[in-house]
Amino acid sequence: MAGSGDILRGHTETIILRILQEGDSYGYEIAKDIIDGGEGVIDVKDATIYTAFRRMEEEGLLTTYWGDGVGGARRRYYKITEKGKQVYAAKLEEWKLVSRILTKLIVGGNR
Amino acid sequence: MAGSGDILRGHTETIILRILQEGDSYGYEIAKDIIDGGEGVIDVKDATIYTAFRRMEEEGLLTTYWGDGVGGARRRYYKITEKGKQVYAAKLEEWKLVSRILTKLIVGGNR
DNA sequence: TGCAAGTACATAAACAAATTATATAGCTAT
DNA sequence: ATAGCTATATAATTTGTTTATGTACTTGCA
Repeated sequence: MAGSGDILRGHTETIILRILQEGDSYGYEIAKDIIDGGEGVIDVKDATIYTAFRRMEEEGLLTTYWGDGVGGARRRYYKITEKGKQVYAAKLEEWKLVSRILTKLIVGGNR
Repeated sequence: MAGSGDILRGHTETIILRILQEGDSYGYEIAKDIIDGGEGVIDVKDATIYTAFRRMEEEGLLTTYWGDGVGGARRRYYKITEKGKQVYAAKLEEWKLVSRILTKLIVGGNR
């Protein structure tokens, strides 16, 4: 997909947190999950995921550990923290509110 | 509101086009319309509106003319073009699609 | 008369999150 | 061997926003 950058922007962290809340995962898999769920409309680059991981680790939203690299390339797994769960809950509520307001502003009421 | 930048990002042009589709308007008024509709959640800075106008004029989405500056500060009005109307229609459809997919990705189906 | 507050436009510089480009490296199938 | 998939990583670039700053006119009040 051609540059869906602004579509995802701001939501990447929220989506990563949602996925990690369902179980530990790693970069490559998370990227695929998002692309699969994106129905051909949303695309994420690896670099987006990995730079988001760095940010989120610094913010204390997740911790990381290396998987046992038997049979295949090494994988770095990520685990959501308590703070990460709280941030996710807050961002979920924010999305519900914001998507309603944006719909109103984009669709318009009158005429 | 503290930095709602990423909330609006990518949608500013669409919202401006929606407002102009309902009638010619000018920067200050459009900013107020968005803030009023934003229910305290969304904030836009003047600079955002004016830089968007420049972009959109270059892209041929709108044309501009000076209002008669009688009694008050001069106003530069903007008028949506045919191309602008087409772009709005496309962005509206995109929003309907994208908001549904984002909701799915953020809320999560399982568990 | 002076001054604050509101209206109105404009642009340069800084910022932040995404993309592009590039690099490394192991496994599998042809 | 070599193409393709898996898997991680980072520097540089792009883009739309905010911050900061400036101009200028009008209204109301003290």
